[in-house]
Amino acid sequence: MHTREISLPGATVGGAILPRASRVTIRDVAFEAGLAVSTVSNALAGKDCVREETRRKVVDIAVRLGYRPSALARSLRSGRSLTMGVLVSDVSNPALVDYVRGVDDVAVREGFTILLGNTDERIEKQVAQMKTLIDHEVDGMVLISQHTEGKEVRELLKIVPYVFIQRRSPHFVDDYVGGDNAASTRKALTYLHELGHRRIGIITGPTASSTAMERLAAYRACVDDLGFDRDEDLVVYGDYDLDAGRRGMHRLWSLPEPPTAILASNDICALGVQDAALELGVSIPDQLSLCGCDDISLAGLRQIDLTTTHMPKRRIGTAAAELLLGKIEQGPNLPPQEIIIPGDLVIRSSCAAPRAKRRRRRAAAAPVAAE
Amino acid sequence: MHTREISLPGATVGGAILPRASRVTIRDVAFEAGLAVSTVSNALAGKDCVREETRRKVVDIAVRLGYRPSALARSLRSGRSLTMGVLVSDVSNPALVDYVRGVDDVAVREGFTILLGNTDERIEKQVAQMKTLIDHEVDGMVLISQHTEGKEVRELLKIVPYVFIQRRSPHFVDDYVGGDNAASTRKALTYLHELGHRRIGIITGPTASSTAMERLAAYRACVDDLGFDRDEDLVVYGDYDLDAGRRGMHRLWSLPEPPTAILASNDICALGVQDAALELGVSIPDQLSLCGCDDISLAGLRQIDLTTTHMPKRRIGTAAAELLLGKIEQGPNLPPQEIIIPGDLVIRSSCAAPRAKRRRRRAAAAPVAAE
DNA sequence: TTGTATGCGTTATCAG
DNA sequence: CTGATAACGCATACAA
Repeated sequence: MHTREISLPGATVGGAILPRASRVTIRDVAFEAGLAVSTVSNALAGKDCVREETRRKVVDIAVRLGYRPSALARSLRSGRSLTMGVLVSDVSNPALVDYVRGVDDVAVREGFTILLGNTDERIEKQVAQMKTLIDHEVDGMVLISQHTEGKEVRELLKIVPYVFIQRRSPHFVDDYVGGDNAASTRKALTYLHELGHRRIGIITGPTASSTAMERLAAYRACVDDLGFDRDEDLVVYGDYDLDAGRRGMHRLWSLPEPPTAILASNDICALGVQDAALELGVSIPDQLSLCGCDDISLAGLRQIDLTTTHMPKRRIGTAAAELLLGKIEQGPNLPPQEIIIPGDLVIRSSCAAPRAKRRRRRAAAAPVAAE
Repeated sequence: MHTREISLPGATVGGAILPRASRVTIRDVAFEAGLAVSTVSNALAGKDCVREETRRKVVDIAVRLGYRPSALARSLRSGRSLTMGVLVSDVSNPALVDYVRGVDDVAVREGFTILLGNTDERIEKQVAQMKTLIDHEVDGMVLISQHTEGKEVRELLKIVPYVFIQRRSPHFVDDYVGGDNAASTRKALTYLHELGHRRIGIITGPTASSTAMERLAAYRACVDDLGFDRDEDLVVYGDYDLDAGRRGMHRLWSLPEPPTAILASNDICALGVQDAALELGVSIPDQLSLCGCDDISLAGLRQIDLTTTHMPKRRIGTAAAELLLGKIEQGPNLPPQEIIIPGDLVIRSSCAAPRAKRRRRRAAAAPVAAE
């Protein structure tokens, strides 16, 4: 049990394989086969310049010795590491993990390995991680909700192919995959409009998030198009977490004239709103309608039952990884590509027609019956 | 914009730095400094065999050229990759991500990079991923809720240091970090006992999970010690997901004599129980008490408010990573170590005294007031 | 204090 | 078809 032979380096005894102190290399295989290293390499690579018989013998010995080629040496030699970096602000954030999963799906499918890094939304950490990834010679990187600006970041991006997810630069056009923030926001707001809402609050994600800002812009456009109350107090600049939801709810509900519906930055934020609503004794959807974004698996639970926009994050992740692989394959000459994945409104029970029109300025359109 | 010089290999013009087609190597630095490669290497490594003046010049040129040592080459040469593998059944599983985060915490602190892999609870995938990690010469690996048995798995474990999290082998003693499953289960059951419950159902995690089985064993012990109903129908073999909770609840509630309380495999499972309870019109905690395990951040929300056992997963992750680093440092001669991290019962509102003693066999102890 | 030579494990080139 | 050799980028032992 727990034996680890401290055998003489390179020693092989009879038929038994005593693993060397370190690993079995191609040289060991060559020696055992009585062939040259290069022949073994060619045989294992399936080159047709080696006789079938020899190849079989080599393969045989290789598996018998438990030979595994060193990815390090191979990468060093070939210039490709079959490795991709994935940067995420926090792996433990449930709103982000599905992207990682999607990326991983195609990574394993294509024989790539993932180097993972957390950046905690801090640009210095991101820069440090990017450097680390580059040091490890990743063939490319997927940047999930990362900073897109900053001199150092842009400089590092020149070194290696990359794809952004969920956050894109206002100044640079990069390879990017994301949800259709404008369209899905409009869908949600149209739905609320049909229910009869005219005064809608929004809790945004961080201002650094292009996705959040695109949703906000869509909200503002809808204020015009659909005739919602225009009131800057209805816009709360928040985040993607529970606390943003809680604070946003408190803030919006303390308004002289509170909204009848709230659009949360994402589902987690919406859960925070629900929580605060319970705290304040506000009934959802009777007194307040609530709409999230993401459609995390928990949103469908009866105790939550959140109307939300379904964002196929895993698919966004796979699309990004595939885009990246194309980039790696084709070289940097391809023009940057932006892929927008549509999302659908999932209607559950957190939205209803506004109950009583308390001191409203203008009359609402005919409200649809709730639920 | 988007320029990538296709300059002549190695060409440098004046003071400006035209990056070569590939990367800046130590040779470029040496050339620029008019020194030997080894001197540059020593200077950058901070060896005291190089004059301070020379060192400064070297460093200066290195940063000016944007030189970054190749981790690949360095690893190949030094035999240490400053890399650790992390295997997890599914990164997108909220019950698991905190471990990853904890591991990452110490990884970055110690200058390590994480290679991540999903195994989907399937042993072939795990074996494949372990091989990949070994190919990449990780210095060690953290196996989160992975298979501990199997000839191939055990064979691969001999090659590289490793630490298991949340699942350990019944046959082998490995390095392991996990929660105190027995103690925390007993705490929860004692609490339910004090509330007056005598008939308690349990939905277990997968039988392959040692953590799940340890909790089940503790449950069985408590049945004896605390005098709960002994009834195998009260044990539902399930999983760690929503659906296990839903199915478990349906199963338990359809019993001729349903339990008055349920112990779920984890919080996610408990959410599934809540969901099914709402579906069945069963009120928690009035008709049924519910206890989870993990204390995920969502458990504290008012709309969920789940009594559960707090498991400090992130800390378990850091402990595991630290254990692994020690293993890497000290070599394989240290005896395997098992670290058990205590967890505390977090009392919220999902448990209460059983309401009415419907056709019970024996009288319960004096019930404590609910909430 | 600095330079030269060698090897880590591969693969590619070219000669046999 | 097979084999010797050089390189990938770095670090070390040793020579100068």
